[in-house]
Amino acid sequence: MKLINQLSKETGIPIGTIRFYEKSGLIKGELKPEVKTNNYVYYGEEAADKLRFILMAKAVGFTLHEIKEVIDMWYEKTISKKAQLKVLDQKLLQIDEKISELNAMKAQIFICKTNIQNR
Amino acid sequence: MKLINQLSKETGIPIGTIRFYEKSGLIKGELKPEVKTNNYVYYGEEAADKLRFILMAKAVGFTLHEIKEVIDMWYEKTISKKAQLKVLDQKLLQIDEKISELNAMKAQIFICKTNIQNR
DNA sequence: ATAAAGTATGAAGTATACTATATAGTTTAA
DNA sequence: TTAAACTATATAGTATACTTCATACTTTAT
Repeated sequence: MKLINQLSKETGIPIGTIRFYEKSGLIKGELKPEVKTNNYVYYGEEAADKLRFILMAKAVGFTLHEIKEVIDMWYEKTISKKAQLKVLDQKLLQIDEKISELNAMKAQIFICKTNIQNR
Repeated sequence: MKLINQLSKETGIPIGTIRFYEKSGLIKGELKPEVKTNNYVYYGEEAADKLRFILMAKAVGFTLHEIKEVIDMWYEKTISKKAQLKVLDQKLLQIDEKISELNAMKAQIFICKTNIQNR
């Protein structure tokens, strides 16, 4: 269990952003009931994993809302198996679409490069 | 050559957004000098191609600024071949990074699915 | 013991990317 | 010919995702 500063250093995500993600319901830390002099929040590996996932997903254009949909499936036990798998399968489709679009972009850029070289 | 309404219908991008992209320097229409009763702007296939490229690039998380960098190489003749190819090669690297991240996300989601199924 | 560094909270500010509104002129179809 | 539809311009407003600031308390290092 680590404090926000360590979590920030570990993931490369600024403290302010981590707090913003926590307020947005993407990650969750916990108070240690035995600590009574302060209200410092502690984060486990789960939070670190989620932050790393957020970084990846954001880099490929998913919104925080879309990311939350997946993350909620991650550890959520109250939703039916079927519903959980459905959400995840939808995301897999979206990911494949994005991969297709990236490949289409590559093709376009190759064409553009060829045009430039033949000038 | 088409007016903004037709361009919008062809690409699925709202007129307001097209105007915003033009103001941002991503696309460019032209006035017809022979038309003197109005100042309607006409767009060619180049603008339509660029808009389709913008759609793809945005879907995979590129910012308008990053997209503009590529688009400027597209038809720009004032920049040296070498500089143009350098920018495009950088984008190709970024695209490959994004594909890697998408594959990593797929792997994570598969693990998550397996966990759910084994509950 | 005290200054520096870390933590929590709330509120305001910023950047990006639109989206809507108001105004005014132009074109087109009934 | 006139009302509906289209176009241009400028300005303001909105949503998302942070980022900064102010305040106050706690911990840590010297």
